[in-house]
Amino acid sequence: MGRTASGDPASLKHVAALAGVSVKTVSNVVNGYVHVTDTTRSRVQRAIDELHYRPNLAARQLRQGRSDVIALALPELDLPYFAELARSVIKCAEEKGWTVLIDQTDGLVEREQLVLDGIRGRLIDGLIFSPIALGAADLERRRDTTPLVLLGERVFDGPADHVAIDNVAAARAATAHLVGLGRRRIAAIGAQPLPTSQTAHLRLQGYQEALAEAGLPVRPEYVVPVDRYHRGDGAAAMRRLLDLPEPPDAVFCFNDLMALGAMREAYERGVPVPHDVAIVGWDDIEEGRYSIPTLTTVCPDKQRIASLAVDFLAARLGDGSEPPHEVTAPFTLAVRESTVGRPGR
Amino acid sequence: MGRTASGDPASLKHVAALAGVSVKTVSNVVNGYVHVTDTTRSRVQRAIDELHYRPNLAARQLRQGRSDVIALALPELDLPYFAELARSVIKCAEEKGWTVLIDQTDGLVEREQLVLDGIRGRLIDGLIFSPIALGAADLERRRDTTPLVLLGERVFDGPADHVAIDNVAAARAATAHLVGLGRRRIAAIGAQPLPTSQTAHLRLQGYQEALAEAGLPVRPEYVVPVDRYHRGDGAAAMRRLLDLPEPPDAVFCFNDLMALGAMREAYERGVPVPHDVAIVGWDDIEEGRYSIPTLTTVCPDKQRIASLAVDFLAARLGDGSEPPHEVTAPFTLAVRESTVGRPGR
DNA sequence: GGAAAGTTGTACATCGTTGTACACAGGGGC
DNA sequence: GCCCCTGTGTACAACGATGTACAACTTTCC
Repeated sequence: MGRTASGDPASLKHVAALAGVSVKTVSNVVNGYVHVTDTTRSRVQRAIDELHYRPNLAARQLRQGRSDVIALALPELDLPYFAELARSVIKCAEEKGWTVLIDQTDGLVEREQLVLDGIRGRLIDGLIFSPIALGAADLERRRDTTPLVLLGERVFDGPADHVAIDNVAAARAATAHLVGLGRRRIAAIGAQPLPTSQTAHLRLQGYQEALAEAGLPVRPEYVVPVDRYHRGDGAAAMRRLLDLPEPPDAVFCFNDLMALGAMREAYERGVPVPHDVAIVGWDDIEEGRYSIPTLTTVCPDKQRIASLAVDFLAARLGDGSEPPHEVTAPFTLAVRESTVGRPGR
Repeated sequence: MGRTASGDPASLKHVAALAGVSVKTVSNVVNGYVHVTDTTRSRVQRAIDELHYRPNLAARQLRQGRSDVIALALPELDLPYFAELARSVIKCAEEKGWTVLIDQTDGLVEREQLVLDGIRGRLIDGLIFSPIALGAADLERRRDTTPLVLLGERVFDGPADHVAIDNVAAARAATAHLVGLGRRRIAAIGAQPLPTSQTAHLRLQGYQEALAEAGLPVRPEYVVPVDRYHRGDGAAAMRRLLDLPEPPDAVFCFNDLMALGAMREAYERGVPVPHDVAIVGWDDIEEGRYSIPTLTTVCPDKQRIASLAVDFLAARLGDGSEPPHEVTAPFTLAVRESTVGRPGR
């Protein structure tokens, strides 16, 4: 930062004094206002360069009511899905001239509530929020009026714009894929007892629907609940499944990390994947393309989700009066080695 | 956000009017100033609650010259090492009451230069920066005076605080581990031709030193350069190594992602790890603890790095006059299956 | 020649908050 | 009764940028 003789960073005032013009004229130059003679403009520009002037964004924000900063609230940055999503959001936001501030909630109710209550004051212009613990009711109670876009779960009739994928359909597709391979004892890892956990609930529903369609029973011991969606949880769940008197011949994991944990557990038990047990994940994180074996997975279109979210926010900043949008981003199923083995072998 | 009848968010002025006191008194209540009678305080508090007043952080920042926001500039958020590091930094910053804003540079010179030049104006109080492309010379040229802490590489005599690990020693330890296992044809993946790439340079140096200590030759065809440090780069490099007339019996990869890519490539070639080729990585990302086989790796103490960086920044905010610190965070070597196989099997 | 229109720059108020200076009350000590 | 203290609250200026109003000057056109 440039500094004046006194040692403080330069402000418009200092530049104006040095250039011998008014503060407003410097402001006009900085903002590219057209009615400034070239001689004045270059004189001001020289002063700006000399002092290394940078506008004070806080002052500008105070005056204009905008900060061009948005917040992205996520459970955990080191869950690859969210890291990849964050990357896309930052990229999209940048194209709009926005900076992204990250809020890590750890999926805790109280922290998510803080985010929703506008913990950031008017520091941010908008919020993209991927809730884990909060449900529709909490959102209804929200009083903060910062524009909000929700990601991930499907909160029906929510009070905010919403980008999600069709969890039920995708879960059904994943399970149907296993059925199509001839698997009959299909387990699911990732159920969550909390009623607020929409995601788990919907994926479970899709799983059950696919089983029903295939005329297969839903065996309660094949539905394994977990606390979180980490590798360790997947491994622990897999352990329980393999300990059953009649272990499953396929497992549908509600995210890739758990699937990778489950694969590792199978490996340690000497249970070959996919021969004895096929495994499907969800998220299409890059890790699953290099794992051994590579991971069959539900692929949400992360870039599309990010760009939709950012675009919604942009629209909301322009005009807050529209009714909330509810959009479903596309998904595909990437079939890889963990269900079909290595082709040509 | 609370709103007044006019529809705007409430400010101190609105609260003051409603409570029948001066603006400053409301400010005093908000900031917990002690000399306020209980009756006044509760009257103000009622007004605050009624209007759902939230302080305007931009105004506060303008007045106080602090924003309690710091920036963390990283190459890519979806490189797990950086995601895990970011998580730790956010956690440490939070304990100090700071919010973290993420800047993604993609390792591009121009973007790193922008970060260094203070692209954020005075929006941030400090910057934690992990440069890839910039070297010591660029840092010397810096004119922005926002407190800065550097991460990752070792820029000798830099003008800023610096947290690094001893790259040479760690690389030597990793290579020596392979030597100790009886490997004699040890390759390295991750060299980078650019002179600015300190990290690659130092790790290569450690590798060479360890080979020299063991009386082994440094074979140029065993040192594979890469563009980036992603899985795909590791896989491509491994392909080249396995195509050699005399392929290596061990590979030291300069990060875990490349090691995982290399393992995948070995698997596709039918080359068993670690029997025919042992693999070592660097970063200790969680993925390597669940991969098949699990990955032997250099473990930088990420939490310590994060807390050191944040503490340095805190000290720098308090007093900018101290000379720059240069600290080396500890590392360990986690020996796992990719070099020693599965114990008890 | 003079009025109208356009150009270029200035002065001032303002955004919401907080630091400084001070006013005013009540209480205690002489 | 006087002074001084402490406690409580107020008025005002300031942080740095920008929108508004307008002054000074030029150009254009009848």
